[in-house]
Formats: sequence, C-alpha cells, structure tokens
Amino acid sequence: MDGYSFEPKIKEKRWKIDFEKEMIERWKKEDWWKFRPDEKKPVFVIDTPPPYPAPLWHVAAALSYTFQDMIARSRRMLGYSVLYPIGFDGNGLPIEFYMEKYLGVNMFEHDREEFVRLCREKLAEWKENMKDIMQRFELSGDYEENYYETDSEEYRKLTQLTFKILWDKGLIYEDERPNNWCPKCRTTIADAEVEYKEMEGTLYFVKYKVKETGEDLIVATTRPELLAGCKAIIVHPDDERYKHLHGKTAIVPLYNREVPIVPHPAADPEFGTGAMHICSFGDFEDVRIFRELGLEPVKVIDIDGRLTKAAGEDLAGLTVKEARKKIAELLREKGLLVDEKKIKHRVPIHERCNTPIEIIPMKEYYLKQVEFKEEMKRLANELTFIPERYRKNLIDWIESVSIDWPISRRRYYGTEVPVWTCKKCGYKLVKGGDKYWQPWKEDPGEKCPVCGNEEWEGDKRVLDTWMDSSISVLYITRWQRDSKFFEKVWKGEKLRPQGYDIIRTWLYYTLLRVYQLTGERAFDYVFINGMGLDKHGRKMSKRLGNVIDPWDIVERQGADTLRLWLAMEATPGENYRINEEKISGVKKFLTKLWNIARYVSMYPYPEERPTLLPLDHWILSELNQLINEVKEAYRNFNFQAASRRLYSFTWNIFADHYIELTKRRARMDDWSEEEAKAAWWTLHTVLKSLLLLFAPITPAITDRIWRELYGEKSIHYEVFPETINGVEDFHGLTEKIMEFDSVVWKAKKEKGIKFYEPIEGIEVPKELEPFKEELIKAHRLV
RNA sequence: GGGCCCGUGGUCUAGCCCGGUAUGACGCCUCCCUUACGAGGAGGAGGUCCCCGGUUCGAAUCCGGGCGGGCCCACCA
Repeated sequence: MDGYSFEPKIKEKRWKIDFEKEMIERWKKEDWWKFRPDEKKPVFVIDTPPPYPAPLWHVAAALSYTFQDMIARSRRMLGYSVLYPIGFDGNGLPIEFYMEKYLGVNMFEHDREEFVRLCREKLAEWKENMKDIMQRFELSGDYEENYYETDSEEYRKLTQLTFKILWDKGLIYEDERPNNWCPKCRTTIADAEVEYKEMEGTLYFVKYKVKETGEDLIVATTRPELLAGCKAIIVHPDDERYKHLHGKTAIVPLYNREVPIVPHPAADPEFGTGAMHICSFGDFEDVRIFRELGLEPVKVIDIDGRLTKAAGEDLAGLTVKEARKKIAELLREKGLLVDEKKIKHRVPIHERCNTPIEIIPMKEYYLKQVEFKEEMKRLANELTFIPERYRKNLIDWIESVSIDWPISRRRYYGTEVPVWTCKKCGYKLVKGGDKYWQPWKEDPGEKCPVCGNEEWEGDKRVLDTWMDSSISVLYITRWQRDSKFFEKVWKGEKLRPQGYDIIRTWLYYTLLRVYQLTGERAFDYVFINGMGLDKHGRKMSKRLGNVIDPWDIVERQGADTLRLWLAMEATPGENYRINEEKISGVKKFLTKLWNIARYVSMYPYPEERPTLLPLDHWILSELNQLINEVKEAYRNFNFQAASRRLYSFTWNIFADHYIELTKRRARMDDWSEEEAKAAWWTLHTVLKSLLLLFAPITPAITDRIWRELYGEKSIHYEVFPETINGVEDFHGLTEKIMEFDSVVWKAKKEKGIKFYEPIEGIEVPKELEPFKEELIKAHRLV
C-alpha cells in the first residue's frame, strides 16, 4: 500500500451531542451570521416574530423558529445577504398578569412607576433565558447589532412617531362609541382580539306587559341583567303572532319603563318567542339597532364588569354573573319568569384572559381601516403565500372588517399614547419621533399653540401592542432611523414567517400599517408554519400534562436531530406531532453521515481531478441531479423535499452503492494508485457537496466535519455547490446498478460467501457494459 | 348559517393539478458479529388509498353525496 496508511482522520466513532455545544460556542465568536450588506448580493429580510418572553419557552415555538432559521441559512447559501434579527415583544398583558399574580396586587391599585419597573426587570430575566434556548436550537439570528425589543425606548419612540404621522394625516381620531370591553383587563379591545367560545347558558323567558292591551309579551334572553338597559322590543315584520302589536308599547318588568314594540327583520321568528328585546348592550346587533332607531343607551355595566346604579339598588355593584342570578330570583318571585332553558351558545371572550367581554361605550383612539379594505385585498393578492391556501384566510378577515381599529388601551405596560390635552381649550398635542414620551408622568414642555396655556392633561393610556409589533419590519429595516440602511435593505426580498393563528392580527395589521406609512407592500413572501402537537395530535397544555420542555428534549436528542426530523416531518402550514420515537429514528442518520465522513476521511483528497472511471461519472451525475433539485427545493422553502432527497441519496445511493462498489478500488486492491485516486477524489467531492447541502438543516454536524476535512473556517461562510462539469450522464442507470448489486449480494448470501470473497457464474448485464470492469472487480466476479 | 383544508399499511408521508391498483421513512419479523457505521448489513410481512354512487376499458387521482378531524368567518337574542 505504498505509504498510505488509511487511518481515518476523523477519530470519534460517532456524532455526540457535546460536539453540538462546542460548535455553538465557536459560532458565538464568529461573524458568518451577521448581516453584511454587499453591493453584489441581493438582500433577504426575515421579519421574525419577536416572541413574548416567558419563563419557559414552548417547544413548538422553538421548533417553528428553527424553520425560520433554515430559511435564513438556506438563503445565505443561495447567495443572499440575510437580515435575520432576533427580537422580543414584551409589551402587553401577559407580563402585567404575571406581575399582578406575583405581587398579589391589582395593577390599578399599585404605583404605576414601580409596577412598570418590576415588569421590565422580570422580562429582562426571561429574555436572557430565551436567548439561550434560541442559541441552543442553533438559531443563527442576529442577537447583537440587529437585536431588538418592542418595549425598548428606541422601539417605542418609533411607535409613537408612527402615531404622530398617522394623526397628522388624519388617519387616527378619537371617538366615543360602544366597543369590546374586557372587564378583567379594564380595557377596550379590538375585534381581532375577540374569540368565541361555546358555553352553557340559560335562556330566560321574561314576561313583559303590553300597555295598550294588557296582554303578556314573552321575551327570551340570555342576558336578563341588562333589563335596565332595554329600550325597545323588536319582532319580525312578517310574524303573524305579533302584527297587532306593531307600534304599541311594552312595559319593562321590574323597572316599569315604557319601550316601543318595533317591527324589525333582525328578529328571528324561529328563535325563542320571536320577540327580542334590545338592550345597551348585549351584542353589536343591539348597538346597530340603537343607532338605527335613535335610542339613548343606558350604562348598565361599569368598567369593572359590575352593574351600575341604573340597574337599581338590588343589582348595583354586583358582577354580571351575580346580577344574572339575582335578577332571575327577583323575576321568579314576582312571577315574571315564565320559563328557563339550558342552551349552548357562543360567547365572545377576550382571547388573552378568557373573560366574557362586555360592550361598553368608551372614548378611545381609532385608526382608520375600513376605508383601506380594497387596498388591503390587493396587497393580499400580491403576496406569495406558503402554503397558498392561507391567502384566503387573510382575505376573509379583511372582508369581515367593519369598524375602525380601536388602538388605545387602559393598561400600564405598553407604549404610551403620546398625547396631551390642553386643560383650557381642549387642544390635542401629539408628540413623537424626537424622544420616547410618557405623558402620564411627563410634561411636553411647551405652550398650547391655540390658547397659550401651559397646563396639560397627559394621556394615561397605552397603545394596543399590535401597534408596536405591526411595524417590526419597519423597525428592523431602520425606517426613519437610518435612511442609508433602509434604502439598501427595503428593496430586497422580504419574508414574514408566522403561525396561522395570528394572520388576522400580526399579518393583517402589518400590511395595513406599512401601507399607511409608506404606501408599500410590507412583504414578498408569507411563510406559515403549523403548530406542534403532542404525539396523539393534541395541543400541549399544562392541564393535559403533555408539555415538553425544550431544554429537556434538545439535551436528549440534540438540535441537529430535532431540526432534521422537523424538516423531514413537518409540512409548512400543517400541524405536526412531536413523537420522540421518530426523532430517535432520525438520529441514526446523523451517525450514518458521520461514519460516511469518517470512512471518506481515510483517503486523501487529491488536489487535481484525476481521470475518472465510469462509476465515478455515475455517482457524480446523480450528485448533479441532487444539487439541482435540492437548491430548487430550498428556493421554494420546501425543506421537506430538500431533506428527504438528501437523506435518501446519502444513505441509499451514495453509501449503499457507490461506497460499497469502490471500497476495493479505494484501497488499491486490484487497482492502480491513479484509479484509486479517482475514487478518492469522487468520494470527497460528493461528501463535500452533501455537507454544504445539509448545512442549513443540520448546521453543527456538517460544520464539524467540514472543519476537520475541508477548511479552517466554518462551512456557514460557504454557498451551495455548483454542479460538477465534464460528467458523463449515467444517472438513468442508477436503478440497474442497484438491482445488480442486490443480485450479487443475495447470491453470495445464499452460497454463504462473504461479500468481499469471489463468486462464480454471474454475468454483468448488457446495460451495465460501461461499468463492467469495475463491477467485476468490486464484486470479485470470476 | 356560510366558507376553507385534511382523511393513503401500527405511525408519519409521496403521488392527486396532467387517471393505468401505491412512494419513502420509522416501527415490526427473519437471517448475517463482513476490514466507516450492530445507532450496521441482507431479506420479508403488513394497505378495502374514510364510505357510497357516477364518469371511464381503467380512479388514491376526475365529478356528486355522505362520514370523521381541523380551521376561519357570521348578530341567533
């Protein structure tokens, strides 16, 4: 063997999870993941969802972020400069809820300054922990120069600037109108934050009297506690039962108020008794009819979800639930409750806290959105959705928008509404852009431009958190902050990865806001990931006890394994089940890849390309095919196709056939050194390409092998390989070769001959003529 | 009430747009301790392609209806 020892350069017999951790530490010191705009390269922007900090990150969330990472890595290797910032969204209710529970206080009874400070401290702690998990999952985002927090001064300053710009454009206005109100959070919320939940309820049949005729009129309602707010009774115009009552007067039980009986198509003759009372406010139908009939609403429920004095002494101060029980008793005592039926109905709840919402008129700021519906639909149609079917989801939501977006919230931990009202003349002073303003504790430091007064009432409210997060793409591209950077980056391709659950909020609001601020479409692509479920297809929840700790699973399985499993298993937009048995199965592949590299590492990599033999041409033509297909799959964000194709090529073609067939040649058994070199060169060329193609999916193992064999620097500085030139195309013969190998191996097995021993009586088929010599020597056919 | 998506061996999945009785993986069974890998190799069993009907020489694939699962929208008081 003339001076060749064939000792594997890779010593370890298998891939270890510890190697992964070493690699992560090395990456932290490098800069391949940094955004370095380069004139020659196209820019690709990934507007990653800034996660809400939490003590323990949900494993399914961590996995959906690895999809984004695969996008970032594959785009880099396709030759883009990729802006992939890591951010956190700390604004909003969850931290406030947490802090209330932690301190055992009601937020509104606590010092605002201190409360906000405590929230900020706790969030900072969680953010650090989450950054660690992100890095452990090998997310190659920018944790430094382009890192951001939506609750930072810098970010909130930008949010306030957008408020000012839109205010000046006349797109934001203040108005008092009935709105969704969460009594628990004591704030107005938008339609997008309302969910409907099927709940058991009671349908009460309440007896009204008709003033003119003295007859009873029975009305069915699920909300008897709103009786004090009843201002009309409607019946369907064609309902024969009630035609004689049109224009007559009903008397509200208990309250003895007179209300008109009006024919109106909104009443469904099939439901209850066909007569429906209109109260302020049971639902938005009530609101509409109040407006239509010019009725004056009564405020029956206050901001804490308790009944007001208007409801009478017996009910005032009670919660809605208590009041409902109480009024039912009162009605029952007086014989005014004719019947009660259990029904299932859909109740609107606040998605953040599951509290049934009330409809209460409050003065709030609104952002115009109704008049943008057509434009929004146009933008929705211009986007590329992955997968396509979610476009409809967005369009459905846009079509359902019927009122403007209430954007002010009566909470503490959020971006302050940057408005002061002149105490003398009522002028609204709006600031923004110069600094981060906190009107609840700060003076604007200027005189009223209208009346010259210096006394201001600072607004105490904050903005809906979606007002912040809907400009993330503008923030990361440094709009209004660094025009040179913005110009360069904004014209690049932009992608929004996210879950389908926030299409109507984050995606919709972003399109709306970016359009209002810049006149442009926020993105080119929307990539929708599915949700991770447990192995039985159920959502993970504390209640079911099926929550997987991300640290736990990543330490047990390794991030590369999880990533490869995810790529192979999960279809974009479809939910997937996290099944550890399957994950362990995928783990074997990494061992296989490692050992292929270990085997190849026994041979030197000739610098010059030697004269290749037919089997070398064959595997290289298969490789060329693979390179084209995998790059195309990456271009289409199809990680499933990319990973599966790579997996099967590596294992079923390269390892099982090419390597087996060239083992004797590589060791120069029956072959010359020149011919061996051809095999060495081919082995390395294929391995090198495989490492590059696998790098976005399994970044650690590929980088480790790469550095041991091919370079000082990380594989992640590289781009995907080009196809190999000067290769005779034999890829059509792959099936034949594999079949022939099987025949030989089977025959040897049947005769009890070892694979490396000679066998008699097998002919190489005609189609495989080009490979005849190699096949004969490889299988030792005599 | 309206709309959308999904339903392929134990589990997951390709194919469906452009019809010819099914792809791959995990798991399972049998055999083989062969010089990169026993976390290996060779071979094998296992499927009414949710159901019913239609179109067709022929349907997982096209059409109609149903069942099951998921999602979105809508005021059922």
